[in-house]
Amino acid sequence: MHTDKGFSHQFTEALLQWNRTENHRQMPWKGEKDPYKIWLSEIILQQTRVEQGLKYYERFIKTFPTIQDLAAAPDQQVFKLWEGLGYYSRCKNLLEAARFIANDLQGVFPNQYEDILKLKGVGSYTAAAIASFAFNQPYAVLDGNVFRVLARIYDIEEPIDTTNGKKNFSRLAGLQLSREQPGIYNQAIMDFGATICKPFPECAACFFSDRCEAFLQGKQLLLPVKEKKIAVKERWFNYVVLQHKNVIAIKKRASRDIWQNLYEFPLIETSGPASLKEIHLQLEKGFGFSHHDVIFKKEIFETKQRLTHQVINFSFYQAETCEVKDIPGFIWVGWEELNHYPFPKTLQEYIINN
DNA sequence: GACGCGTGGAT
DNA sequence: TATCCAAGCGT
Repeated sequence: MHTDKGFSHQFTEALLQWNRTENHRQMPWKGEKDPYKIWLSEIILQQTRVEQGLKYYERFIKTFPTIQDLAAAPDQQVFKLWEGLGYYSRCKNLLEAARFIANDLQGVFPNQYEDILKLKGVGSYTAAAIASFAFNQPYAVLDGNVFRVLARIYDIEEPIDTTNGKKNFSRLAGLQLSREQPGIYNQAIMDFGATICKPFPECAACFFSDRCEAFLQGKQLLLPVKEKKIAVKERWFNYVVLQHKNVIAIKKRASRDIWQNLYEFPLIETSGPASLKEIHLQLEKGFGFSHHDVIFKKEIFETKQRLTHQVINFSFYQAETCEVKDIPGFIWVGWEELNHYPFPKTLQEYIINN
């Protein structure tokens, strides 16, 4: 690997040159100086593609033009706006940080890296992004793009998903940073990673291919290296959509599990495909409905959703109950009101179609 | 420090 | 279809 200052300098200068002349990537938060808008965009974009986050960013800014507006909003309105974007703890932390700034910091966004880093939901990447974009401070971002670009131009085979690997890449990212234009450099290296040095890269269009160690050895597809692979577990969610006249029973998910703070129907989770008999049994044991109290519709809607670590097999049973029975933790809500509550993607789709 | 957290697009 | 990945973070 190159350890000389010259190589590092060459790439940084070439990147900034490319950024000035050929990088035409445009995004609403690019060049933005309002730390609130930068922060919001960065939280939305964590592990999320620009194309997916774009609509959410625009809706959030339109609904909450200032951090005070966001801080004053009820939880449910904000979660509803976040619905469908995934990683919902981001939304919870977003609200907590907004209220902290509005209430404890007089609405003034912190302007020092260490203080930005203390905000809930803000880690080293996001703090560096805000500090450099909003305040032009010399902190290098280290995201998936930067890992990939650095691993390739230097031909680094050390895994990026280990403690030591992260430490070393972080040090290198700091050395690579332009001290004169940290904000522009950070944006440029991410744009470069997202448009040229992609997982399947466009080396023919790259300004640095003649000096890229990975490309020179034909190794660009092998870098960066990851050590761990994700284990996917399979789960079976049987939802009993209990309806009495026009009202439906729902409750907020609260356990340490997926979709915390989103709503759902009465859930019977089983260790495999469940028989109707087992659903009836569990409905009585778990929710106190005997088979005399409910009438099941014949159709069972089945679908599957793939998450990063899980595959969820859904079965939706529609059932008419003879009364609005009090079930601990549940509320009964009219079909029309359901669209005020945030639901996981698959449940939201089910609601729309039924 | 390893693991869990969503959804959607690319290969 | 299966797998990986995407502007990471909290626990």
